Amino acid sequence: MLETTYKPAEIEDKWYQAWERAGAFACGRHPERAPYTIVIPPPNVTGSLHMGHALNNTLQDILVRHARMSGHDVLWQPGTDHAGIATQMVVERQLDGEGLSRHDLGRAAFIERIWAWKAQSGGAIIGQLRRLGASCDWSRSRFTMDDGLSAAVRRVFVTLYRQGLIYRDKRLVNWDPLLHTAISDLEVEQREEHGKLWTFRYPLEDEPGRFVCVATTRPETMLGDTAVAVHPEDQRYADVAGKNCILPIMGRPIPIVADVHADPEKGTGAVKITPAHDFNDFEVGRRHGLAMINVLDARACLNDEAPERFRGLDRYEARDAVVAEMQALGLVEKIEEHTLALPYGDRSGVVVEPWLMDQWFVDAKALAGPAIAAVEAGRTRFVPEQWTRTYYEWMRNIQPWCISRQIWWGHQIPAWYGPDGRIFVAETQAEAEAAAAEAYGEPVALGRDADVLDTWFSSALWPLSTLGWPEETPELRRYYPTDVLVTGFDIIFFWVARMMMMGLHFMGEAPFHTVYIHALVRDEKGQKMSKSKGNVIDPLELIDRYGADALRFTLTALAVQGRDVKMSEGRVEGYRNFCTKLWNAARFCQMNGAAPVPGFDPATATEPVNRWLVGKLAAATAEASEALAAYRFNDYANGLYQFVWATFCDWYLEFAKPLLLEGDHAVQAETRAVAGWTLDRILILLHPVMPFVTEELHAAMAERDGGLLVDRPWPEAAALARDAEAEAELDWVIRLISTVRTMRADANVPPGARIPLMLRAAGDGVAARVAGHRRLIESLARIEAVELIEAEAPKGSVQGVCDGTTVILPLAGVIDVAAERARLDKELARLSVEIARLHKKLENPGFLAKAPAEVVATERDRLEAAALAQAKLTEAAQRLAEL
RNA sequence: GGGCGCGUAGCUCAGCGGGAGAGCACUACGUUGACAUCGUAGGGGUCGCUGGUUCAAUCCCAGCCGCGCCCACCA
Repeated sequence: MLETTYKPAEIEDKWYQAWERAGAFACGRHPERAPYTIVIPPPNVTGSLHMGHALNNTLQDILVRHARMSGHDVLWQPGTDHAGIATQMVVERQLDGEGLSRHDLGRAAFIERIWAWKAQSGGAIIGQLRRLGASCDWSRSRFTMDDGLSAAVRRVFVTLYRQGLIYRDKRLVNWDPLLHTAISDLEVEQREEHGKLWTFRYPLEDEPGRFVCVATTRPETMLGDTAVAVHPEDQRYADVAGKNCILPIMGRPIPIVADVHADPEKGTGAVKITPAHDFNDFEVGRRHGLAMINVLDARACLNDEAPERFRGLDRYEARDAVVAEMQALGLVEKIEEHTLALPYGDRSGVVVEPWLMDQWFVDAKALAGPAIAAVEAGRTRFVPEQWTRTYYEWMRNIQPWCISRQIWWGHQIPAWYGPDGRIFVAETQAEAEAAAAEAYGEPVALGRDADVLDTWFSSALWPLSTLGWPEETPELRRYYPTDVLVTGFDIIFFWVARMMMMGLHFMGEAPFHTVYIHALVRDEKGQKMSKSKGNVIDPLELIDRYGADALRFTLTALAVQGRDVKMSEGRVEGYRNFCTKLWNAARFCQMNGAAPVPGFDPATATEPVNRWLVGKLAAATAEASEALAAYRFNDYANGLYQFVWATFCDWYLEFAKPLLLEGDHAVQAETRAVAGWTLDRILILLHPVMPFVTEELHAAMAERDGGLLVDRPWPEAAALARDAEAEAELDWVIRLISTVRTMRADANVPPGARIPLMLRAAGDGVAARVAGHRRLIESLARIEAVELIEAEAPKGSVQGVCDGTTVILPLAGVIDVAAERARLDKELARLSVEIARLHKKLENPGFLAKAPAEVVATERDRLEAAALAQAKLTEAAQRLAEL
């Protein structure tokens, strides 16, 4: 027998182990079935489960569990990401605690240390995903730095290099002066800040008394200025364009060039040009063949290009020093307050520097073409659809992707340099050496490129590399392309776009047909969760407190397309209560011997209550299936919530009580069978979102041959016959009972008191319904006896209306006349507003002429019903006045 | 500057051309043989504002106000 209260902690681990023992998550168990594949967004190996993971993996788990039940051979491919910079930082912090730096260890020992760290404490998140219930095929788990996946990375690099789609170039890159590495545009985030705008005077070479004024937010970069630009049509500067001015402090002449980049509306109209430290200036520099003078070192301190007195100052000290010197020279025109956005490294949190250097780039523009076309042609579809536009916007304006990083942890670039700097790109050192020997005519010593690749470079290959590419594995043939990618919008550019590019380029097919983009999980006030704000809700704590099922259900019920998920503990508690409700419904079934009967066909049920329930279940099943097919996770969860709590528990089980207690044997047996069968269906339908509690109840419901719920087939709603008459009948019984309950409550009848009920002016249909469901009405509305009457209601009755039938509670003597008067007045007022509205509508010729006939008919019926109710209640009010 | 989204009950949010909904919170009553992590009933909303389209607008269109996010730029 089940316990009174559901205790998630006692069942979850047990069932997860049972599933794994049964191999329930393994792909390939049913080779005859159609494949269904999802690749997990690989969590960082350093990570621990946060709310975003919980949401992301709950949704994936719902899809794959549903797909398995729906008869697919499912592969949910798991794994972890080596997360270059993040992981390196974790281990460097450890070393720091020992008073060491990675340079003290040297590269090889440092990398060995990271592997040791990974073996010991990396991948804790995998265990946490299990606690959440994620049904990945763990036997296929991969890591982005596994041998096979690393080989895939080298193959892609070499291939793209030979195709001219990867190249080495000297360009301005975003340099992180704290981490000492280049980062891509996407890893830079803009933050608004208050700063100053300085306007400097640069004297003309020919006329030292005359100046060109330039404004800047970064005075220290002036030491690297190699020109001043003015707009070619700017009359103010027409006579100086082409001349030189003298760069103060440095004392060198620099040209005043005419370039459309100079905006006459901004600043002074003349702009200083620092090609080595500004992206726009770099372009101007290229157009005019200007010198590019790098004045900063890797720490963003002034280097030897600066005059001796400035050397070694960091950029902010240098700024003060330059301004001070300019002021001393009398060359500061003005200083203004200014708001500007500064580029910060998303990992280091320091301002990044545009820095001129040699790096490796991917020609993203070339790869983007097919990736755009695949979406345009509908071969890959975004859900919700609005993300398509975001994807296009970025893809159509894509910039070269800087893929080299000056860190140690990651895939080292497979490029070697000869003594004269010639590049040999190859998958192995031996191949590179062979190529070099041929090129030089003799064996030479090669030095390998020290850089590693951007972590997203290997992530981009994830749907291919986890399936064995570049080998022609059976898994690759069977499971590629995958079906759905489930991810957050924050990595559309980082990851989704790049997987599209790589998948199309190397497989000729997009890696997924659907990309489901879910929202961010925020706190209950809508704030982004962050450690610094202290508003982080830990999903593991919620699992401890309320169970994984409750957390999963909460996230699912809140996962509305296109809207952020606002998480609050109260919601989780509420859905834990839902688990308890389900638990107790199962307990009730168990106590009454209501278990699924093998071979039972609900179509054979004859009792209308049972036929009514089967119809409602058919509707709920269809809704659940449709919602999942359309990725409307919230509708899936909320629809079942309503069905279980309202339809099954509040009404059906209450109906079942009198049937089970007093019905004849056939009705009792049928009701037990239908209740058991419906509960069984409910467990199946809820299993994808609440796998643990449903599996536990499934096992408790009957002696089973060890069969697990996880393997049960998903039901077809269409297979269930619906009985319109039974549904109409019971829906009416429910309305009648509700009407009586409301009247009782308004009349302050004690909840336990059994009172008589009279129904007046009921047609034959009502008489038949009462005859058929007398016990249900008496039981649920606490009625002593139902009587059909023709005569007027007894004096002192409480009266109401249900579907045109007068509902009478004869309470002579105990009735509170004033309260009843108030109740009737209120109801009459509501009816008269309704009637007026309907009259107005039905008197409108335009409505009668143009509205669909069925809408007109509905409105007429409504008016008729309201008018009838008004008449009956008016009469009731008159009878009351006679008292 | 470009793009996306959001303003519906006290709170969090569904709905999106024809009767304003849910959960939580709130009020009253209740130990009815599954469940007080519960039951029954109830109160609470000019669906941001202004126009337009329509027989009909919370829903479609336009404008405005407020809020959020993304991209680009910022001398």
